[in-house]
Amino acid sequence: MTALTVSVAVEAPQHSGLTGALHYLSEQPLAPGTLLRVPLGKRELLGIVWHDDVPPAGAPADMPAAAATHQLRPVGEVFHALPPMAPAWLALVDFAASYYQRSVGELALSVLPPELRKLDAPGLAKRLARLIKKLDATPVAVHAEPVRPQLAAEQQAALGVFEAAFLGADATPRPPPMLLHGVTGSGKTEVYLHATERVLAAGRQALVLVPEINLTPQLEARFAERFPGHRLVAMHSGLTPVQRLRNWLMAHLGRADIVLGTRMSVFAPLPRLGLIVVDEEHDPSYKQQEGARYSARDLAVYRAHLERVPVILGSATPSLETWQRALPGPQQRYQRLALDARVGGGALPRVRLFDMGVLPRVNGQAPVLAPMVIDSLRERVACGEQCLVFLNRRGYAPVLHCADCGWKSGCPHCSAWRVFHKGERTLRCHHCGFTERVPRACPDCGNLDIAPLGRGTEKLEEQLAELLPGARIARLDADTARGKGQLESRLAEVHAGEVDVLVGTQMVTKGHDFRRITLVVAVNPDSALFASDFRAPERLFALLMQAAGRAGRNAVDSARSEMWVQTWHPQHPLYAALKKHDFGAFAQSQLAEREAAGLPPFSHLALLRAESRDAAVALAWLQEAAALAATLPGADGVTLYPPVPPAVSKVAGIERLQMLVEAPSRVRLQRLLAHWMPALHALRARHKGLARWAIDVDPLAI
DNA sequence: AGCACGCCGACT
DNA sequence: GTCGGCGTGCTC
Repeated sequence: MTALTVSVAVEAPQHSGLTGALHYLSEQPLAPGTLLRVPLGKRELLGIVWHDDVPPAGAPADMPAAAATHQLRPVGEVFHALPPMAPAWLALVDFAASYYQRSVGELALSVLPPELRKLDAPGLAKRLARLIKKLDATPVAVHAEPVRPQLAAEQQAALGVFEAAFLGADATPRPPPMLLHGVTGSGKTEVYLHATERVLAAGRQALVLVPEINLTPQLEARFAERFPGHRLVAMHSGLTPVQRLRNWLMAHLGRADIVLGTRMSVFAPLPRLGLIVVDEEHDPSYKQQEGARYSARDLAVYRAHLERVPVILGSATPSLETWQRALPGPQQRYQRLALDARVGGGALPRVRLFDMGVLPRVNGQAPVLAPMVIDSLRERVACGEQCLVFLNRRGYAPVLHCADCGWKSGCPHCSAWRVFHKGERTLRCHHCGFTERVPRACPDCGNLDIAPLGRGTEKLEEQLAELLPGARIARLDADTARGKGQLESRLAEVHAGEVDVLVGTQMVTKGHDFRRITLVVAVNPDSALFASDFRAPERLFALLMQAAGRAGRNAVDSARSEMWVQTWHPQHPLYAALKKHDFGAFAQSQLAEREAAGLPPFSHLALLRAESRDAAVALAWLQEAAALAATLPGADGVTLYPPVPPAVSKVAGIERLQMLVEAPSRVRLQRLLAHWMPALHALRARHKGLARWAIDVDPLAI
């Protein structure tokens, strides 16, 4: 009997030159999606059967001629106990790999639970049998009927649209993606819960994506409480490898009804998928920032399309890409569902701008907080209400400075300042982690009078303690929430009313439902207004809206709740829109600017990055890459900009450069990239000093 | 990426 | 005379 030829996706890195699936021989037919082990060089790797219909005679068409002269090697052990990955899953991975320009093997294997790599076939079979036995022995408990709050009219309307899409999902060609646009507290989660209820009742599975691990526990609790008769599993990098494998298996076997997780869970295998929810769809965390740089939100939309299931994108401040697709008109592709009122009739806090320009300066420096703002804080604290002070910069001061010789606390390995952490008595680089004790005197001239420049949360906390004697002040940022459980305990303190004023970075603005906060202060958030990154205003608006949403969630207090924004640019249109809580107006002005500048969503971008110890090497490589692109089919209409260093051009001693590629459409961009990538692999061999290179399709920041 | 093979310095 | 440094080359 002649052996069959199958192609197998294995974890061969991008730069190995082994793109696409590899070919092996099998004595038995293997369905696509089957997991197995295959030999590669001296190693044996985990792989997934990709195609089983490879022509048996002669070499497969996509195989390099050199390899074809060799005899193909037989596959190793096959994981028969595990059902093959579904065709829709393979199609999703295929699409993601080609869209984000990575090999299928690298992408496919990177989204499987890592623990799977360590098991052999009998080991996995044993684990599966144990899991199934345990699940059969412990039926999901059905407790008392959960409380289902009455839906408000807007929520009811949104759910009606969802139901029409869901119930018609099998009949109509494809339900359009839905944008659920609602301010904080408008009850988006309740809509997700009701939609999930419908899906579960129909015997299907629901996939719920959240931006960060921090936000999974509280949403998990709400889902678990609402659906006591169903199994829910979490998927995020905070789980132990064994938990991750277990939850993945439960999803794959159809034993979990709800999967809730971070961006990686967009690849969760779900045989009965019926709904995808992407909460806070605008959040930058949905874009993977290393390896295969995929956008889980965009892939969620693609997956929903592929599997003909509804997808709900929820946000108070949608990404402009999503917003534009939901605008009424001939180009409209998403259905917009609006929740304009806060549940229980609560109002959004009154936003007040304070013009920092009117304050007298002391020694050339403006005060931290305006007297009016300090008075507001004092008043709230005196009434036993809580305040939130938001400053998006951690540490004590962003840089230390010698007034005599001009020395600044630069990082020797990065083109960035080392941040002064007063409590730790250290200077720490937030890019490479390089940390030293704070010098007593200026390292250059010996002057003892070195002073911090600027201000971070640590200093703000200190200054607030002086300004508000007796007030209980707590700080929440990446430094204070570092240890295990520290974030939780700090949040618990706030909830228990043991904190009067909470100071923090954007960490405090996300999701946490603080019931007793009635005043939010944003301390000088202006820098984002003039940042070179074209998405900075969008992010700032989202952050401030989110911060505003922390106040007055308790309807009783909401009438008195307010937000102060201290700014040097009170006349800026962003703040005008914020004052009115008018995302639509903000989006409209931003979209007009993007259109005029030819930026997304009116163009499509990719970023070619190169890293080298020597910037000249990276530059030469990018310049040759650009010259190469110009000769390729698909280059017409695509603009390549000159290579430039990113905001932080050197990290840990490695120089970085990037080149922007701009195309009028996705198709045009993809066409060029498809021709360009193989040429770039070849080009790399001729540039020895090049440390790394990578392409980022749909980059978040440029 | 791994894991080879391959050619030049300090050690039992 | 070996052990071992990491340069460069290959893996269906």
